[in-house]
Amino acid sequence: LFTHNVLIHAYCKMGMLERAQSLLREVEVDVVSYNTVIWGFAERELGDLAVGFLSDMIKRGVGFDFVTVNTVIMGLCKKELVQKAELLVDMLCKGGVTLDVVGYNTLIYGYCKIGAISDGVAMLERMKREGIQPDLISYNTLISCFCKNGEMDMAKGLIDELTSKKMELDVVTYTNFIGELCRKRKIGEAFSWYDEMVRSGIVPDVVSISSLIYGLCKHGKFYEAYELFRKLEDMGISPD
RNA sequence: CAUUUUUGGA
Repeated sequence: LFTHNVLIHAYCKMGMLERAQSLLREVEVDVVSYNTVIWGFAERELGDLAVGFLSDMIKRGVGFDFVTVNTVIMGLCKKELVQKAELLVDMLCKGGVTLDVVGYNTLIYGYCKIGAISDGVAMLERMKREGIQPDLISYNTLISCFCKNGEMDMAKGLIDELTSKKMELDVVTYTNFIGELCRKRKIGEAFSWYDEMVRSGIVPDVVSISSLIYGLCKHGKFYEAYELFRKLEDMGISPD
């Protein structure tokens, strides 16, 4: 079983979904086998075709779990079908199935992806109501969306909310701001966010530094960009 | 470092 799942996973990673599916039919499987194939569909932007696996699983006596539901939701969200995902969730809800924090985060991502931030924020409120505590990813997802929209004040508002909840920001939180400021060629501000990040003890990674390099290049500061690139190695980060 | 889900750059 374990071996077959490894194989299914490999097929899915290579996009050989029909192979993965035939294995699924032919061998003994469990919930992980199905989750893996559903994930494979989601990765290839075929998430809408994966919804049916839920009923297949039930027919076959394989119970689905949070990961299954979350992965199906992700597949739909990637295709900008978050509304469809919500309908599915509502249906499951009537059957007594609830979402976990990842599921809610995925829906938030789905709304952000179609540019419906207010629905994303509403989802954040809804999860609180349902007793699921939002985590840093919930907030980072919304912050990313606000930043890309140029609504930095809204994004900062969420930072305040995080702070008031005594939740720690991470490198992703900061990189959302750094990245957006770099896109807008506001290099100075980008570096001040970077400095604040380092001051609070967060170690920069390849994405945060690459954002800054991008920003410097966009600003025509090629020499400084190159200098920063050299510093990557000193910081023990390998360029990707 | 042997299997599955959510957030940041290009």
